[in-house]
Amino acid sequence: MPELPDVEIFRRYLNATSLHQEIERVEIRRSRQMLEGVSARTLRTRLEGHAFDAVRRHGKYVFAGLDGGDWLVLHFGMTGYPAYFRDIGREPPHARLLMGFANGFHLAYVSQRMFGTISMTDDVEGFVTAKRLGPDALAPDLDLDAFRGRLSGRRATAKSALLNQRIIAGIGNIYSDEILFQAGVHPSLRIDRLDEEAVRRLFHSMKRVLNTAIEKRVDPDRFPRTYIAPRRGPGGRCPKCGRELIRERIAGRSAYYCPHHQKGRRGAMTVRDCGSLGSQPPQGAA
DNA sequence: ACATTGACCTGAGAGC
DNA sequence: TGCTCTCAGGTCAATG
Repeated sequence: MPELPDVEIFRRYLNATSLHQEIERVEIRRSRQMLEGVSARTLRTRLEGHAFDAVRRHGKYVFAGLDGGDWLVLHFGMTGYPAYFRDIGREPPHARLLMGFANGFHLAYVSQRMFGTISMTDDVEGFVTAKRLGPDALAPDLDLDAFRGRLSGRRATAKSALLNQRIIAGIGNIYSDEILFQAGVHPSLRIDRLDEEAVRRLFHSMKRVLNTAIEKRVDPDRFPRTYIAPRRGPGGRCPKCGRELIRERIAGRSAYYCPHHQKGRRGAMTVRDCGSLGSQPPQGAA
């Protein structure tokens, strides 16, 4: 669940709540599963007595910078989120890392299904390189040319290329479906069979969908009416033509798509019957 | 080198 | 009611 837009909201949340407060106490649970490349003991000593002073994000990872130069690295798996609260009795269930600040507040890293990981690094770029992550999907220097370059030579389906964090970092199952729908690209079309125009639509849909989701605070109820994300699930219908969405296992995941607006499987496609696809104006004031 | 599949983990819900 | 099965989904090791 936490994909780039969710993690960006987490980053802003941490930035607004957890900076410049001394960390007095640290509690780590289920460290065997949760910690990656750092011992519970080391993690505790590097956090205690220090304070966060910056929060960065790359793809689905958050990096919380400490005044000593270390970075706490959080990956949220599919059920993770940060929680900042005062009353210790309000601690959410499944908190795996609990920090107590000098101001009496607490910050928990919550992960019910424990697919997430907690680690430390002294070099964010080095961490990203070691994980072999591609550029962040919203990085300004990931322009159309760079995007095309990342995809070139790939034979994977469009769906699995978008999901591949080594090609581009940040896109997960929900937003890959949304990007493909807005671009009018069938999820199981091969990347190397897309024409120039389809690649261009994919690129612009990627940027627009992710930025829109952040702007709408990842609340599907506030997404534009033309989005399929809120319609995933049994009986979901295409917001543009009313046809029932198809659910199909592609790239090992459940893909939802509209059989009318996302045709394909045979070479490159055009969508001249969907003039407004992938080009709706920015919605909402504010 | 690249692409695909299954395991990891927990809880909810379906079916019997 | 209680059991088993399936599903959710990000990532990585194993396999093709």
